[in-house]
Amino acid sequence: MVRLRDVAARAGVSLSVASRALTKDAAARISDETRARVEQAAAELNYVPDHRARALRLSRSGAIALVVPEVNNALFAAVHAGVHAVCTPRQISVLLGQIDPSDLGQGAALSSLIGNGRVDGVVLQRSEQFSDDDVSEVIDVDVPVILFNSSLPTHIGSVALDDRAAVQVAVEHLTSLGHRDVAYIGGPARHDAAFRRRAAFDQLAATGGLRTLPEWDVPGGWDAPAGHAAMTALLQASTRPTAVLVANINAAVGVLAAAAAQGVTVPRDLSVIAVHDTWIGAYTCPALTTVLLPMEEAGVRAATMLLDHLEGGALEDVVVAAPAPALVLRDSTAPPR
Amino acid sequence: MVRLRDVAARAGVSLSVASRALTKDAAARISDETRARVEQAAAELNYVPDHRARALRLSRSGAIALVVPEVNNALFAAVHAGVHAVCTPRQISVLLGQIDPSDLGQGAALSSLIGNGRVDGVVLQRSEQFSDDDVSEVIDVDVPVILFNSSLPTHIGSVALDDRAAVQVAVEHLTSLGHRDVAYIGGPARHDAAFRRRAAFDQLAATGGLRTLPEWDVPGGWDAPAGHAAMTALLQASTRPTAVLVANINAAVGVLAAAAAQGVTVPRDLSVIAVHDTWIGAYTCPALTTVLLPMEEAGVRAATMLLDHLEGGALEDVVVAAPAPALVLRDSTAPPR
DNA sequence: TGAGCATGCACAATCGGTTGCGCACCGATG
DNA sequence: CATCGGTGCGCAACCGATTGTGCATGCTCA
Repeated sequence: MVRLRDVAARAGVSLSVASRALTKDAAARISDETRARVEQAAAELNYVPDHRARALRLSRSGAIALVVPEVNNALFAAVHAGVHAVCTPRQISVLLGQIDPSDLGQGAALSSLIGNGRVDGVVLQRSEQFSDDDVSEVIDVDVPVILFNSSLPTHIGSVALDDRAAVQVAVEHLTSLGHRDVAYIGGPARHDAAFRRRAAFDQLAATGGLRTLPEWDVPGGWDAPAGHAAMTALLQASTRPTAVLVANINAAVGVLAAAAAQGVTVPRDLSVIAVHDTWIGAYTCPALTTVLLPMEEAGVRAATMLLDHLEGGALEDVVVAAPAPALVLRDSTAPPR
Repeated sequence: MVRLRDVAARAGVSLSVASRALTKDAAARISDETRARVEQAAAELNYVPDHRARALRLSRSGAIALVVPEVNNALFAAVHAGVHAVCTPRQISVLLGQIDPSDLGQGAALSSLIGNGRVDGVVLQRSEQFSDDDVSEVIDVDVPVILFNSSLPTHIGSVALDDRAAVQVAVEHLTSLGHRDVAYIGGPARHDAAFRRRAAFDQLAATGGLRTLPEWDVPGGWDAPAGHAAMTALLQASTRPTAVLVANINAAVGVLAAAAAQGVTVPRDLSVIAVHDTWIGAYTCPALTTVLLPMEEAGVRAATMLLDHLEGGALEDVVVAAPAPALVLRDSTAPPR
């Protein structure tokens, strides 16, 4: 490994001059000629500063952690893409973290993963399985944490999606098709994005004159098995809705499977629309009508805020409203019979 | 932040004794009483060693990189799970990397991401878009690289799946159902796992007396759009096969969609079986019959080999044969009409 | 009683960069 | 001619941990 010392020797200068020249320290008084000589020496030797040494000296590791409940999720990919896009040009690495619920309780769940200066900050997507207290425990580290699509009392620094707008797009699509009997299959009870969507639906249903029966109120979830179970339960209702709004596309995949299993033809017998859009939406049968949320942009916002904060910027709670949630019209919705 | 110095002071010993006591250096001559005192002090102060300093001193960063072509893939999740399972108990962090083809050529694609001692090693899943030369360029770093499910001439250190066995399971399932006219939709031409599967199919088809028409030989790929395109092309054939073996489940999702779009009913008109199994297989319509490969175990093997190698172990090229590829019987295969 | 040895601990170098400060040299000014 | 300010650069102290080596002390044995 070629060290700064080698560069300095080749350029015929001291370590300090070499360092200042290479870090482009404008305040340093170094002649242009010397600067050039150092840079050339560095180039010739193909010098790359040692991250470890720099990290130690600067108390900066040059990496952030992206912690998500499950990697196995197309939505995660979009968030990661956004974070990645911000970090790469800034020469920041992204550490991937996953917190298993089983890790909780023994204190320092995140801490063992990212503690001790391994990363400079964290973007944390809250798992549905974690309570407020769990999250509080997890984020008890000495680096800034941005909560992604999840909030926490007293915590500042979060990026959320415009859940209400997303639900509104879906509801308006259904009502414009003529639906009045709309069931809602939400996310996990504890998750606050799920809560926001639920609240938005309830309110929009009320003001929009939708009919929502108590028996349509079935427990939901974010994944396909949860959607399957919810739909199976929903189809037991004595009166069936003409449309179902599913809070998550992965759950909607399960919803479609359950409908097919029960002999319900979508969209003839039932319209299905889901929040979030991933590649799978185009390949279900029928292809899913969805609401596309700006996940990648949200990832960009989260990473940007975090990195800027490390440079002295302020933390805030933002809602990513642009681009606005957009209807992706496919084949799972139609006017009621 | 509490430093080793603080622990030493509290325990009333020097830095060196504190260090040796906490690292449980058996060779060091330290009285049991002193050891206990140091450990208690560390516990009271809630001391955690600084990763940066330790990394500098030991020339070890305590992290490895997991580089994959695309995070947006359920298969990746399984690999990650395996790697994660190995690394977590060893207190190793996993850095997530993604190499865009656009990064190539400017030298140091990986190097900027993981170079300079940021990680101690790399598990690299080769992208289909990279040539041998591209990969060679990418892995030109000064840390060990384990190639995952991809090989490279002259490179030692890889973990591959038993592609032949997987294809064999699929072929035997189809033949046992009575199929003779079987088309194969493979992966990208350059990818060597794709090559192995293709070769296995060709050989098994020949020995098994399968009929394979040249017009069934359509370009494939790993993802749903590729599968969709391949199936659409295949259905143009003057003679149609009675079954299709798809080299990847994601592609098979596209295959099913294309079949449905063309009015082909699976499995009545056509059986479809895919290599790899993910959650989506249970939710397509019809649910996909697949061959489950030990992806997580492969991730475990890769990470284990890498970490052991850092301790002096040897690198080798292994094929993960156990658990053996297993048929996951669902609804997309049936006897030919 | 003194040599010899094991024990228990501390000193100081080291990893590779960054940075506050001081030193030497220059031309300019009074 | 002495002083002053600016310029260009190097010395050395860090960051926090690990580790080779050396120095006491206390014991045993001749």
